[in-house]
Amino acid sequence: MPDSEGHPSAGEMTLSAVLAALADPLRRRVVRELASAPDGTARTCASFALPVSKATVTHHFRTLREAGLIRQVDRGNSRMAALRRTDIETCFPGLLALVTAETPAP
Amino acid sequence: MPDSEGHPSAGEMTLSAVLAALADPLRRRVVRELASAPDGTARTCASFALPVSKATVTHHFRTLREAGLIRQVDRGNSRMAALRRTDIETCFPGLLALVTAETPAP
DNA sequence: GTTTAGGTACGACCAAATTCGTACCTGTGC
DNA sequence: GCACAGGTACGAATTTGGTCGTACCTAAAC
Repeated sequence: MPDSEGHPSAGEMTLSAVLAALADPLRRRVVRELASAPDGTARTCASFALPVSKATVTHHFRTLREAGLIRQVDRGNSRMAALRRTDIETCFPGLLALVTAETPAP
Repeated sequence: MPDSEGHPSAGEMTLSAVLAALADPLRRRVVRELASAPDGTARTCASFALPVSKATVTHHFRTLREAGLIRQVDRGNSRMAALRRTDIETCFPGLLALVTAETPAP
């Protein structure tokens, strides 16, 4: 069962949820940017400047969080999102490399 | 541009289409069974005994074909489906291993 | 206290995906 | 010829997913 903030444990991640989350280009872009940054990097949702409304940004980050790809922690008035790199690599080795290798263009 | 039967070339495969195709458990089951079989194995759609109607089976195989994951060739009165193993490994190395490693249970 | 910025919650909308039934086509086998 | 099995095409119903506007909350800054 996910914790009070909606984070599944590493063992609760499912390939279905992870692949569905990564099927969206915007969410893949978030994961790619986090994966390309130094490990442990935490950024606010707004810092990604996604070309959608605030409500839609929240939706995408919830999808990523509930799939187990990111961890969101309260930090004052904002919430920092960090990639769950080791959890992902443990459950689905090689997956992050596929996302990182994608040409971000379109 | 895909060929007359809807197969994209290796260079035309997109991560979006491939991940969306693999997000469905039934389609992942097809890919997993093909990936676990000897290379070059070709099977009919019906041989997978998916728990859905014939029309739905056709839909799922079209999704897999248009994503570039399988190749379907006419063989008399049926169509044999084969995994495009080398194309997939070239474009998205490690992806098949993730699907194969999944526990098929749920 | 007031304002402001970052996020969330809710309801709504529209497009796409999933499913099915039915009709149809094409070879194989009798 | 005829029946049959494997697939496809089409249309329809339902669900899901991405998007938005608005209202609201919290903490920092003033």
